[in-house]
Amino acid sequence: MVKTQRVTIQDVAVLSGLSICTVSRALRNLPNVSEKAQAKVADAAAKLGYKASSAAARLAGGSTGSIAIIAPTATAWFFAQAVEAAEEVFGDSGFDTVLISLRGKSSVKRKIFGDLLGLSQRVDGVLLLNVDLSEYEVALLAASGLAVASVGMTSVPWDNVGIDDELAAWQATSHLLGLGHWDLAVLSGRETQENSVLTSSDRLKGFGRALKDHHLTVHPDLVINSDSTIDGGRKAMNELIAHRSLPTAVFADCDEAAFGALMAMREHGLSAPKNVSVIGIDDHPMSWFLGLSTVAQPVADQGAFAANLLVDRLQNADAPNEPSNHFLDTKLIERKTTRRQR
Amino acid sequence: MVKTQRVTIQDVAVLSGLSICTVSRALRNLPNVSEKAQAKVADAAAKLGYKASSAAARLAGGSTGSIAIIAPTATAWFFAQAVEAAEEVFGDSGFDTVLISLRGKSSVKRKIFGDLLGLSQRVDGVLLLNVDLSEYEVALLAASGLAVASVGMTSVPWDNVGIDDELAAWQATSHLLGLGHWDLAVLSGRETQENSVLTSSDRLKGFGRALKDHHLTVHPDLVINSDSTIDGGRKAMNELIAHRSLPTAVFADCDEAAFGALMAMREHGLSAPKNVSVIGIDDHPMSWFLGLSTVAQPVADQGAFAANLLVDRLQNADAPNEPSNHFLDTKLIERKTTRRQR
DNA sequence: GCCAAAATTGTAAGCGCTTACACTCTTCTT
DNA sequence: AAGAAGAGTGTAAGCGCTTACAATTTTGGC
Repeated sequence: MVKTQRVTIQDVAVLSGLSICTVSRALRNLPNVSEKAQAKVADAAAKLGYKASSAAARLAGGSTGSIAIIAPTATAWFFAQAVEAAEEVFGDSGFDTVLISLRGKSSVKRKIFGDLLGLSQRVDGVLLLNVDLSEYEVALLAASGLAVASVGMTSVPWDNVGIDDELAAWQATSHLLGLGHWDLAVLSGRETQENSVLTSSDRLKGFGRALKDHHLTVHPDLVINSDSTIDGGRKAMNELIAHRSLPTAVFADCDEAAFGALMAMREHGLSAPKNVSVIGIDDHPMSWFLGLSTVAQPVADQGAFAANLLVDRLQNADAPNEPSNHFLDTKLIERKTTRRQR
Repeated sequence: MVKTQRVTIQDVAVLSGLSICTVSRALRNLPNVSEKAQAKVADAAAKLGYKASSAAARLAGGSTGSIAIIAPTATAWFFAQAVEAAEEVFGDSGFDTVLISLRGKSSVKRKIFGDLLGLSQRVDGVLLLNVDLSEYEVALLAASGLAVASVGMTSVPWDNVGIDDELAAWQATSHLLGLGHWDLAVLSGRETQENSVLTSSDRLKGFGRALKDHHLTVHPDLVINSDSTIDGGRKAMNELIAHRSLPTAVFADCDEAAFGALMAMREHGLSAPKNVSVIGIDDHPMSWFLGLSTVAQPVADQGAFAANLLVDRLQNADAPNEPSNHFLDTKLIERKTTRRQR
């Protein structure tokens, strides 16, 4: 039974014996529709398998039924998890998910913000995953009329879900310090204009705070860009090994960077924790296997939570409560790549 | 400069001194538009920063400017890579990417095919990544009027890009056999109705063919479901260790399953290649690190290639050449988890 | 140069939906 | 029991675009 003709609101109106207008209202659960009419419409719509044309709805001023997810990349473990979790929530709520990966290119971000009006034509809301926004961009988005929610962003005028990145980094670093390490390097996600994963700066702060707690200071030479990727971590560690004095411990601000660091060490005949202690953040599925000490964070939960907040806003546009900010717990997991420094 | 009013085709028409109709045609590069008009329109559109409303275009019978990517999951390494590569191609060509992850749920697939008409309302084309389709579903899609392309699917009536899965599996298995192993198990992606990654069956075939080449046969007890995930591979290997006689070598049909297998072995105090040789398919970034022997395949290339084919179809709808099927090369990479069996 | 054919441009009718506004019934007031 | 207020419903005007089809201009052959 392949349907070939579109069922329009007109068909539903005829079948239910009501006007198009009433059908439209009934379908969207607007007030001023009698229960009888409501029932008739629901019945007719079901019989015909009616589904509103999002294009027409949008054009007439309704909603698009789509939500955009904007992420710095879709391939990194964290983002792939969060995207899928959010996509599930959106799909279950009847929204299409439009994926926009910045792919580390500021040009893509510029394009999006240059055409925010266009975007707002195509989606009802935006879920931002760790996107580093300028104040101007935040203002633009807030004024766009789009519903917005985010993961891992701070001081934004919309709902946000995340972990306490500074705390997580502090936990990881404190673990190292508690083990007697005082000569530390940090592999930090890139902070350039081109591609900054937002959490990096908070994690760097947490690192700094932990050092300060132990009356140590951050040595700029020992803050290396890792790009938050395996390859970046590897390069960063190689650099550390080749050009600088080796610290006794390394804090990578995500597990993938830590993996890269471990790779680089292996390439140079070094290993953790023998030569250098290594800790990450994430608790990636491979971390257990590699014995990587890390600070675990719930990832899918963050994506799903934020997605739900966004959907709620969209569905209850009438209840404009304050933007909320939720922190999920992180937990230090000691494994085998960190040990006491004599 | 925050624009607040939408620029419509009307504005462009006025500025260029032409009719809406001519502007529409010029903008879409249709024939029968003089060069002068073309230039005037392009100029006016650029000045105004005009961008067509996809909703209006769609409603009027034009295109939506979106393409759906349908994948069994968005989190597995292969899919995350392919999705991002395709998303880049789509984005650069001016298309939005609608992500649909089946999440291993046949219910999601059913929902999509139950409302294919709805989907075709919202997107111009569909990129399928290793989705296991019934003949009926293939026919439905082919008749939907949507442009379709795929990665890793065989005998479909649309453009496809993939590797020779049977060959890749044959390469991996032959490597094991060549090393003197004859007691082999295979960790195969799930084949259930619920969630089958399509390539698994071809890979299983390749496994079988390699055995046959050596006058061996596949023992059903040694074909274990791995779900093509780390965790699935781990469970599969655990099962193998606990309940069955240990083979001398294991072929996992993707690297992530192989990782899981290695984990399970470690949990039982076993290691590769000492107790069991292990080989995968993919060449995941972690494989080098773990010394995993594998058959490498280009992943982003497949996604980008198929995406380009789809975009070409969409942009040159007039040139309806035959569906093409492209195979990209795979290559055996010997590392440390496989060794000669005495 | 003249006229048909070809090339270019314009007119107008929708696409399927939302929404301001008008209209018809019910309910309450007093 | 008459009129005001409100609930429920319908009318019709778009939203911004595409696309027959009609109107106009250009081209080219003789």
